[in-house]
Amino acid sequence: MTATSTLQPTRAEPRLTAKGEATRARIVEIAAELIIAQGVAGTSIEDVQRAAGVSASQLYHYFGDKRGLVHAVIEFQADAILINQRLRTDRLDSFEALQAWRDRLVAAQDRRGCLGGCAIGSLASELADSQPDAREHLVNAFARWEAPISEGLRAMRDRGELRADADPDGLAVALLAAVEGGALLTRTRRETKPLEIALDTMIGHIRSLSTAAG
Amino acid sequence: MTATSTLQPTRAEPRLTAKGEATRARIVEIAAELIIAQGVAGTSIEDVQRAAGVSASQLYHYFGDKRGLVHAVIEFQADAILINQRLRTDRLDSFEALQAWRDRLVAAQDRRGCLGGCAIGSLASELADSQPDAREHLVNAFARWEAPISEGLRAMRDRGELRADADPDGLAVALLAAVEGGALLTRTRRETKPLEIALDTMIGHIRSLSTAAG
DNA sequence: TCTTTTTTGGAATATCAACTCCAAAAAATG
DNA sequence: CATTTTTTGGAGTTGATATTCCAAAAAAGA
Repeated sequence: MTATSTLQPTRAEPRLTAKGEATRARIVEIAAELIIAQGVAGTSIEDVQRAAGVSASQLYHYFGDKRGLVHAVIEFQADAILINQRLRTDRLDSFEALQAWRDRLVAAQDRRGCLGGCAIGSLASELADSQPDAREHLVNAFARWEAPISEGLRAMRDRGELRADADPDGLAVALLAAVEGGALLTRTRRETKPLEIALDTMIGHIRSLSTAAG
Repeated sequence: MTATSTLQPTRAEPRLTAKGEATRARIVEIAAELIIAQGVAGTSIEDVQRAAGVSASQLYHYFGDKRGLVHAVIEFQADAILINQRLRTDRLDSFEALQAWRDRLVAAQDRRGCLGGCAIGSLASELADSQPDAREHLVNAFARWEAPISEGLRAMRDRGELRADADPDGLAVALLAAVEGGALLTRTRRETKPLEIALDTMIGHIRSLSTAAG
């Protein structure tokens, strides 16, 4: 249960059997793939039907409407980010950890051929202005992403590895912005360099706040 | 003539009279407004028709098809950015100039109620993967934006205000990423804070490369 | 086993949006 | 002034797409 504040399940769904749960999960996963490749507007319900091998009534049964499906995809991608970046298992509380995290981000873009950008960022760009409820989910997704970054930096500061005047929350926001902006430039230019530069510059900045020999 | 490399006018347009030029310009301007508010997919040709007070045949006469209109909007926004940020008139070659530039960026978001994000960034997010020719225009737009930033920083370095090992090109990319990522977070959260933090952090980093007392 | 609920199929609808086409007005050109 | 080119109007076509609806199969529950 990750719900906070005003976020609620789209509607009181009837309870699902194991089979229903599996179908629903498969639809979300496949919809997420299509949407990261083509955007929300570029992905029709029929596209999802075909790719997932389900009928229209199944989609509307499990998600109510397209917006409901998109909300499920946002949650799915928010979880996927935390998992892929190991933010649920590893702590981001050393320069080695930051470097490993940076390498994973770059490698992920490279694997995708620099396509798609950041899943949450792309959804935010497409939906934030026009879909208020999607925006809430996205704000929440960014917050859940930012928290472990901020916590790791705070741990470093509290341990005395970063100067006392270093601001973990601010640095976390700036790091997130570097990821998003870097991913966008990388997506546009189809090369990982911009993301690498954005991340290396920000991490370099954090290094410059180190208390160790510099 | 800003065209470089493989960029060409969408088609050999028949020459326009002054009246035609004016109509075309008005359509582009209004389409740009609609598209920044609703995205490309969310803006129909009919929306543009109504808002600009023109007929369908005029749109297709001046732009060929929707893609042609979008290309014109990309160019328009690329120019608008350089003009609004004064990058054609002022040089970004001092900390005061950087600070003024940062303030203008934040004020612009504030004026828009944090809606729309960065015009070029939003277009890039929507089009970069699926429209190869739009992507070329967008790469070009980013490059034209990056150049004066990079030049300003280089001037500072060459003047000895930045350390000799400061990398103007890299810092320009990182700054651009901060703008894009910060604007995206600001757009999602509907407050200017994230953009402010992203920019202040990056500019702070550049300040830390200053040769002046610090 | 009987009943209720959940899951699935697939056709039908209705709206919307990009684009085409035929002409006519207006302007430029010679 | 005659003619060619540009500009504008607006209806019509075509295709796509979100959504609904009526049932039937399958599973769960009692």
